[in-house]
Amino acid sequence: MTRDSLVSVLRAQGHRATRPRLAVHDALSAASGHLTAEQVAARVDGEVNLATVYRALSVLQEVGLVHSVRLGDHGSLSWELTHPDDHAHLVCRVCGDVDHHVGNAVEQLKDHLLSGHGFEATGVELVVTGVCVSCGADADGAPVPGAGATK
Amino acid sequence: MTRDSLVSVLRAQGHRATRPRLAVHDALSAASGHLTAEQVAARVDGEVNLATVYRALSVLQEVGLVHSVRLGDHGSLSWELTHPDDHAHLVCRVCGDVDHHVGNAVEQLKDHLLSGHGFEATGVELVVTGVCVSCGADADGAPVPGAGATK
DNA sequence: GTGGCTGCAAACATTTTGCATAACT
DNA sequence: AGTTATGCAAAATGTTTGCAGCCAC
Repeated sequence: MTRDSLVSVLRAQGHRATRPRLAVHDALSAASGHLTAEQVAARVDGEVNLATVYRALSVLQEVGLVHSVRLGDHGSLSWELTHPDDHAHLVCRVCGDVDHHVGNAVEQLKDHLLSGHGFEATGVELVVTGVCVSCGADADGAPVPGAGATK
Repeated sequence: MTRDSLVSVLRAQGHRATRPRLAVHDALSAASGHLTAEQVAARVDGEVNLATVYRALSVLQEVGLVHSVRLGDHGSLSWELTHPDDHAHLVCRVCGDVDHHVGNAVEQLKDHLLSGHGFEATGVELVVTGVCVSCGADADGAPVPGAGATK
């Protein structure tokens, strides 16, 4: 998304294109992954207040540019740019890495729920905890030394 | 689960079968659905301190009798008795009801991730937000009057 | 009897909010 | 210029923890 279209999207929905909002969007864009509000604040170091980060994320979510998801057990929300495709989050409990699994599994599920059960799914939040390929290869069951991601 | 086996499970793993723990388990059992820690505390009115409810839920989770899930946007965890089957949570954003969808969708997903991507899924948290059958029938898109579940 | 458990209150972490000032349009 | 958004600090929320006394074992 270009800077211009970002500005347009905000204005089109009655919001102003302010420095904090653009900076927050930039941070998420650069991260190409998930960030908590605090991590976002850290990446725009000193330039945006944490409370403003929350408000900016809220506005960006309102206009559909970002969305939040709860990953793992730490009490904070993670945020990411909204993707065109639904996707699952694969959280490795060994190394802590979060992978995006883009596939048709979510689509299939939505279809199944609608046709089979009349439930019209709009938002699907799918968080899978497990062991990723590299960690599963290293040690089967035993955590990798020095990669404490579990709490 | 009988009272006796509940006591056994706790003792078998080195925990005591105390009044608060049994009461918390009872509350979840009677609710046959999800309760937040605060709701659990309310249902054992005056008998168990909220902090103890948290500790009891923690112990019950440790021994595998209950587990937690984040439903919707309210910031608190919901707890339920552990089911033998994986299941999706269908949250209706009109009436706020939470339905359990037990199916093989989750199993299929786990298989797919393991065989196709080498990701060994252990925990799957699937929360689907949408419009349930009854609400979808009443009004297509327009919320049912007086049933404010969205925020 | 002893060690784990409870209740209370206080700490903690995350997110939200009130208000004066600054910045976008 | 007019209003919306920001920064700061303080409040609100949900959860965890320290400690003295209690209860299950």
